[in-house]
Parts: sequence; C-alpha cells; structure tokens
Amino acid sequence: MNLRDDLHFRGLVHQVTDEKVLDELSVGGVTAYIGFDPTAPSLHLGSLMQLCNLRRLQQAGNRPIALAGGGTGLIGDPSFKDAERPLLSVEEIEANVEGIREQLSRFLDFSSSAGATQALLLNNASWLTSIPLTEFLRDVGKYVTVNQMVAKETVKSRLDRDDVGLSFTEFSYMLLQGYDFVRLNLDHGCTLQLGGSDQWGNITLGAELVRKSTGHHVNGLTSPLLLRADGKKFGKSEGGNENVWLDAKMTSPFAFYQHLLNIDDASTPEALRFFTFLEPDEILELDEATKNKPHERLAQRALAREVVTLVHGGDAAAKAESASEAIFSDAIGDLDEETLLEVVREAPSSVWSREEFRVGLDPAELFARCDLAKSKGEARRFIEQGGFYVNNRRVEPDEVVSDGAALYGRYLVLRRGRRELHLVVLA
RNA sequence: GGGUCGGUGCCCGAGUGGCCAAUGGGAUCUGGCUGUAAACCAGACGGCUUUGCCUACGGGGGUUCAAAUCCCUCCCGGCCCA
Repeated sequence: MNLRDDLHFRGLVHQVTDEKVLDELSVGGVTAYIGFDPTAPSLHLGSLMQLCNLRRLQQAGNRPIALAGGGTGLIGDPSFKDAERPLLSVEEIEANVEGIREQLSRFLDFSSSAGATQALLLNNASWLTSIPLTEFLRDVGKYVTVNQMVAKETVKSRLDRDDVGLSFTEFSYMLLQGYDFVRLNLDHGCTLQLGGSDQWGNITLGAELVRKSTGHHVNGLTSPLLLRADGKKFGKSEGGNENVWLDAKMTSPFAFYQHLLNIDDASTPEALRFFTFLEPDEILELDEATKNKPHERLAQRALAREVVTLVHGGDAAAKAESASEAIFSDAIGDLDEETLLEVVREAPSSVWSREEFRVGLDPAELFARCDLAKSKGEARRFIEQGGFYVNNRRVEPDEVVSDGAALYGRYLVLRRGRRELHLVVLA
C-alpha cells in the first residue's frame, strides 16, 4: 500500500491544499516539516501523532524536518486558545528544546546513512531572534494583509469574545510561522508543512507567504485532532489534567501503558490508526475484535504494546504488560518476591524507615505522603469511602498500618481506587 | 489619557454588610455495576492537631462589633472615545 492510500486508510488527511501532494509523497523525495512547541521539557501523547506522521513520510522515502519552535515559542501560538498565554522565559524555552531534541531521535533517522531522507532538526530561534524588525516588516509583513489575518478562524474566535482580547504579540505569531516556511523553503527546499487541523490557518498563510515572496509553489496538509469519544482531550492522563508525557521520568512506561490500555472502545480504532504502524488488515481485525469480544480488549492491548514499544522500547513494553496483568489480579501476596518487585517496578515508589511503622502508622498520613492523596484531609475521605488498599486489602477506618503487614517483611503495595499504585519499601 | 463594565474556588458562574469555605453547572476523584471500558446510580470535592480552628472571593489600606459584599488606592482585562 502506498503512502497516499495508507494515510487515507488511517484517516490522517484532514485538509490538504492540493491532493497531488499525496501522490508526490508516495513517490518520495519531498521535504516536509512539522513544528513542535517547546512549551514543556518533553513532548506528549498529543505530539506523538505528528511524530508518527513524520516517521511515515520518512519511511516512504521523503525527508522530514522537525522544527523546534525556540523562536515562535517566545511568542505563543494563539490558535484556538481562549485566553492570552503567559510568556515563557528564554532559559525555559532553551531547556525545553534540548529535551525535545533527544526524544525526536527515537522516531526519526537522523543518521547520514539515511541519505536523501536523512531527517533534520532545526530551531527557528536561529533565524527568528536575529532578523531586524524593519527587515521583517518589509520582507514578510508586506506580503500579508491584516484583512486576511483577521479572517482566520483561529483569530476570529478570539476577536469575537467580549471578555478577553488578543495581544499584538500573539496576533503576529502566524507571520513568524509563515516566515519559518519561507526560510525552510529557501534553505532546505522544503515544500510541505504538516500539522494538526488547528494549524490549518497558520499553514495556509505560510504557504501563501512562500509563494508571494519566492515564487515557489508549496503545500500544507493537516491531520484531524484526536479526541476521545467523550470529547475529552486525548493526551490527558486519567488522574487530573496532567499530560501524558513521552519522557519516562515524567510519565513512567507503566503509567503510559495503562493510559493506552484504558482508552475507551469507541476511540481505539482511531488510536490504532494514528499511533501505530500496524498493517491495515491487522487493524481491521482488531476493530472486529473490539466489536465482537470487547471484554478481551485485544485492540487496547495491541495499542498499548505497540506505542510503548515505539516510545520506550520493547523491554519496557514487556514489563509494563506483565506488571499490568499481575497487579490487577486478586492475590498479590501469592507472588514470589522477585515477581512482585518486577511487577511494581514501574509504579512510583519510596523508601521508608522501618521505625515509622513500629507502632503502626496512620494510613491517612501514609497515603498523603506517597502522593496518593493531595492532603491528609483528602486521604481520610478516601478511607471513609473505601478507596484505599494496602496489598490489595481495603483499609478500614481507624485501622493502622504496621510493618507486620509488609510482604516479605519489606513491601507495602498501596493502591487508591482501581489503579493508582505506589510501592513502599521498608529499609 | 478619558469614559464605562468587569476580576469569586480547577473552569463557568451566583452572591452586593452577618445565616458564606461561599447556591448551581461542568471537570475531577471515590464507591456500586462492569471489561482496570462507556453509560448510569451514590458520595466527595481549600487546609488542619476536624463538635473546632486557619487560610481564601485580583493586590494593599480603611470603615464596621462584623466585609466576597461599603470606601480609598494600585494592578490586570473587555468595550467605547481621544
């Protein structure tokens, strides 16, 4: 299956400036770029989809450019944000760009052996922070009318609001992004910009800017934004509004695996298409499985395994998988010590002095200090509601936890609700 | 710079001197049912040494026995005018 058909099968083409681009991509030899916002030190599940797209292009014989927005990040993209965004400091941005640089290399081939398809990582700070204002206004601003900028959906939604405004800084963002496209076209022969559907306005403006200022014809292609069936953002964690990060230190492989495993049935077909490199017939089979025997969750399992392997490697995926199976079964105490440790290794853990447990410890304090509750007050509430477990046994009110309860004399597996875990090790 | 409206808990949004840790909705969390889903039902949802105390209604100051609510001032935002 060629790339065009594959992209269509996966539903990855939302809008495209010219259908012919898809054929060119299928042949290969196109240079295309995607911008990544350095608003955090790590990419998250949301950006993973764009990463996958770049990877798909590269595998089909095209050259991907990952553009870190070290310059545009200083300004802030207002697209579909309903309020002005706080500015990040230069230091923060730079640190974030460094973090992202590492992650990208797991997905794209940056080695010279890739030849004409060798991936590039660029940072737009290298040109955006040094271009003179007057030059920018003459060479870029002159090609764009405020009329067309204001007409962009992303801007209109902000202008129509009567409670917030839109600063000139954020308003200018699209010009900077457009200028990126011009630079990449002139310096690297880049002729295509990819992005999420929220980037359509920015992308078309950029393409137009390239055409007017260089005479070169370039294109844009957007992918749909993946929302869960319940309308929630996809990359958000189960607990709270935290992003699901690609950095193992910020989101453990176990937590990452769990997040994918818990995706609702209705969203799995899309997730499989967007986030995995499984063959179309495998995907169709998994769709069937979800429909006919949903309780087995074959699609979710495959999704979790594939994506964790992609992001953290096969070993981490295997561990997360076996840990997930063991930890939610009944008899956690029946596991031998080695298996037990293996199983909870991916969960957060902490080491405690045995002394603290001698006389028995207030479980509210224990759970609060392990971050399974925000405060002791909240911890007490969880206990009253029956939401806390030690070694998979529910904690009763007035109970105390002592070292006698430890498995193998050393381990306490704390759990809140169905799936928030923490391992306490006695030293 | 002038006029005007506004800034309340994670978000939206009531409250205009005591009965306000603050109605309601959403989000979130826990429990039940299940498949570690979805939907649905129930409960919780500032903190603590929890019959009570502390911190909170943009910041600071003031009036009052008593303020989210009144006054002054500063900061921030919307709209209109210059």
